Amino acid sequence: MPDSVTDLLRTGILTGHFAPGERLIELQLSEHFDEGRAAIRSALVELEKEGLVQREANRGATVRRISLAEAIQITEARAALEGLVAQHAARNATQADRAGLRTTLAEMRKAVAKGELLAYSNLNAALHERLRVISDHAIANELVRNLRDRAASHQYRLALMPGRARQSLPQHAAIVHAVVAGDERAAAEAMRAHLDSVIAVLRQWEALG
Amino acid sequence: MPDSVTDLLRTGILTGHFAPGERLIELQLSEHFDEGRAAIRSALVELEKEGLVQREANRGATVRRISLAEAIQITEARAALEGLVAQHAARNATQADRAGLRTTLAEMRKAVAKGELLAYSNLNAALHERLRVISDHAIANELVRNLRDRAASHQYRLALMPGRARQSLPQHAAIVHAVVAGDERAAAEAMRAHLDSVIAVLRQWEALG
DNA sequence: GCGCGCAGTATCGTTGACAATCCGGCGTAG
DNA sequence: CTACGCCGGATTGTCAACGATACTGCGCGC
Repeated sequence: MPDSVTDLLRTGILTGHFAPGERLIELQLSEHFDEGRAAIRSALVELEKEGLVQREANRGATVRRISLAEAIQITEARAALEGLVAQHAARNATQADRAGLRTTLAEMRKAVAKGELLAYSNLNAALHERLRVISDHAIANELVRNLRDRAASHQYRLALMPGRARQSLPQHAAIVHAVVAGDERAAAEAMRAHLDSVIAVLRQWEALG
Repeated sequence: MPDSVTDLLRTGILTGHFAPGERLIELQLSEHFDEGRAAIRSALVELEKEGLVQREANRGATVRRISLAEAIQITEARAALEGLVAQHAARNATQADRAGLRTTLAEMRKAVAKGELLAYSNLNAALHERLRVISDHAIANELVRNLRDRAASHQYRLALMPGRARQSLPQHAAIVHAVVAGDERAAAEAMRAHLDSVIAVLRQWEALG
C-alpha cells in the first residue's frame, strides 16, 4: 500500500509546494504527476481523511487551511498521545536506546549553544521520532504522525521563533531523563508539559490575532 | 461529504453484517448497495484509513481483524484522548450540562441496581458521547470516534461481562463528579483511570489466550 | 507420489468518454 | 443602476470496457 501518488501529493502540501487554500484540480494534478485521474482522486480522498485536503461535492478539492484555533486543538491531542508515546518509550527503552537519546540530547545542547536553529529543529524532530520508534506503539504513532502533518504549517513558524530553542531545551532534557530513568509517569508528564508550552505559544499568537 | 456509501459499509462492518476477515469484493458490494464500483472503491479507501478495512494491491479488501493486542493499544490511545475530552468537558460544562450528566449518572445507578446490562451499556455510550459534545473538541472527538469504532468488536464482549457494570459505575461517578466540579485535572485522571480498567480486562483476556 | 508449470478464472486497476454540476459573465427588464 | 435569469466553460462524478495481476486446479514429467 505504499501509494506513491498520495505520498507525493502529501509532501507537496507539507513542503508548501501547494499552498493552503490552493485549488487541487484533478486534471492538472493528473498531468503534473503523470498519473491517471483515478489515482489522483483516490489520493485526494485519502488526504481528506488525513485532514490535509478539503473536498466539497462537485466543487473540487483545496489544500486545507488550518486556523490557529485548530492548530491548538491538534497540538492538545498530540500532547495527550505523545504523552502516551513517552510513557511507553520509558517502559521499553533498551540500553542502546537510552544511550542514543542521551547523545541526541547532547547534540541539541550543542546546537543551542552555537545558535544553530535549523540543526536544533532537525534534532528535535529526530528525538520525537526516536521516542516514537522506541515506544513501539503503532496506533499512537500513526495518530501522532497525522496530527504533526496537519499542524505542520504552524510548527514551522514556531521553530524559527527567537529564544524558542533555549526555552524548549530543558523540556526535552526532562523528557529524556525520565525516559532514561524508566519513569513512565514522569516521561508522560514531561512530554505533555513540553507540548503544553507549545500550546501556550500558539495561544499567545492567537491573542495577538 | 456525507458519503452514504461509506457510512453504510461502515455500519455494516460495525454491526457484524460483514464479519472480520470477510472479503469485500467491489463488484459484489456494488450490487449489494446498488452503487457504482467507483463509489465502493472510494468507500474502501476511506475505511482503510479508518482502520476498519485492510486492502492489498491486486488482492482486494477484507474486514480488518483487530487482535487483542491491537485493541489494547487502541484503548490506550483512547484513554489519552478521552482524558483530554473529559478535561475540556470540565472546563466548558454549563449548568444544564452538569444537570444532564447527573441525571444520566442516576439512571446508570438504577440500571445497575436492576441488573439491566443493555440499558447500562447504552447509558455508558450516552455519557461518553455527551462528554464529547460538551468538550467541544473537534479533533479529539474525531479521533476518539474512530478509535471506538476500531475496537468495537472487543468492546462488545466487555459490556456483557458479568460484574463489569458494577465495577465501572464508581469510575463513571468519579468522572461525572470531577466534570461537574469543574476540576479539569481530576476529570482527565478519572477518565484515564476508567479506561485503564478496561485495558486491565483486555490484558487479562490476552493472558488467557 | 510429488513438484513444477500452465492455463483459467476471479478480481483489481486504469483508461477514456460522457453526464451532471457549479461558477461566472452577460444581457435584459424593471 | 440593480436584480434576475440564462448560457458557456470548467470541473467533478459516473460508467463501461479493457488490461493487469494473483490465486486455483490440473496435468505432466520425474
